Amino acid sequence: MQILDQLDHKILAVLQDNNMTSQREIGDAIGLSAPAVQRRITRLREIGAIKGDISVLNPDYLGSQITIVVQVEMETDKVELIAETKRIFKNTPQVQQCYYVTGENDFLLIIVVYTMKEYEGLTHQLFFNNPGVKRFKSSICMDIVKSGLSIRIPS
Amino acid sequence: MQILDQLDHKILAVLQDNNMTSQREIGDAIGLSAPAVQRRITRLREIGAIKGDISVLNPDYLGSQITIVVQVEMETDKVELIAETKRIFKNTPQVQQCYYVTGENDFLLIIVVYTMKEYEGLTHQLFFNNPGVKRFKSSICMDIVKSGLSIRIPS
DNA sequence: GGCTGTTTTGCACTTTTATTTCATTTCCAT
DNA sequence: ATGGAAATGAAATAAAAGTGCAAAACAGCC
Repeated sequence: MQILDQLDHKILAVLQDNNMTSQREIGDAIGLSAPAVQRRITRLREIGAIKGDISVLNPDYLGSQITIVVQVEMETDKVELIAETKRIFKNTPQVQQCYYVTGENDFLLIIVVYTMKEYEGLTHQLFFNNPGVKRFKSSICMDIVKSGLSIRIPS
Repeated sequence: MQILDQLDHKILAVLQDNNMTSQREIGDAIGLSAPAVQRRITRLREIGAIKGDISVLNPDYLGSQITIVVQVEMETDKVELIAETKRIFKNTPQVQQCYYVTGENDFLLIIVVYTMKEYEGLTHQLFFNNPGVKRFKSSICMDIVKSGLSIRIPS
């Protein structure tokens, strides 16, 4: 894992906000030529500093979804069990995000479904069918106040 | 808010996975010409079905951060208080995500900081300084098992 | 059923952006 | 200072996005 310099950081800061910004525009902003910016971006992708490039959709246009925050407590902390559970959560499309955390609860999931029936099915698939799951607690999201993946970039 | 057809859905499904996909490639995949795809994408942006276009960064390249899941319980549910609290959470860069939820806790926050000292400062700024906050519970994230904003698109 | 206005499309073309090439510069390490 | 590696900018090429326009598809209406 290589070290990134200030220019890389500035480029990343721009791209994590808007990756349609042209190389020329970025270059003007940070004092580099467009090709220099392009080579740095290529490198940032190659080394994996940029994991991907996506459009962020407005869920309102895709029918009404229900966002649910789920806290999952496991019976034990056996490595193999945790690893398998992670694998299952990761491969479930409705699971938008999954955090393995300290404290009473072991997992925190952000789940997005279209109907409560769909969610009920999911709970069987993800929790009731997993003997390692001791209990889970669901909270319905009334408002997604803030949503994103941006991280503050040290300058 | 207009209705989207199957072709729009397919375009959105591609873009939320990789928005660098060329219009020609999308067109080939769904049976449209590149210009037709371009016009649809333009429209999807205009109406706000596409909220933005971003690069997803790998945090590992930006120094070691700490991801913390925070559950916040409020004293009361006064509209004005909740609204102001939402505003504060939304405008704090370290707050990556904020959900207003049902149940015992009112807010769920995903917070990303670089040091525990930074987090301690944040807790004062966000919680101790807010008389509406009754209590908050922090869980340290040991593993970001899955992270993203994708939603399943009905086909 | 056929007509008409509207919308969407594909093709050809223009413009913009990304990418490559290459000579020059910068930056270290010696 | 000096040689070598890495990064840069200018110029040229390649690729993609965006535009104009005529044709096709479609919906509503007589």
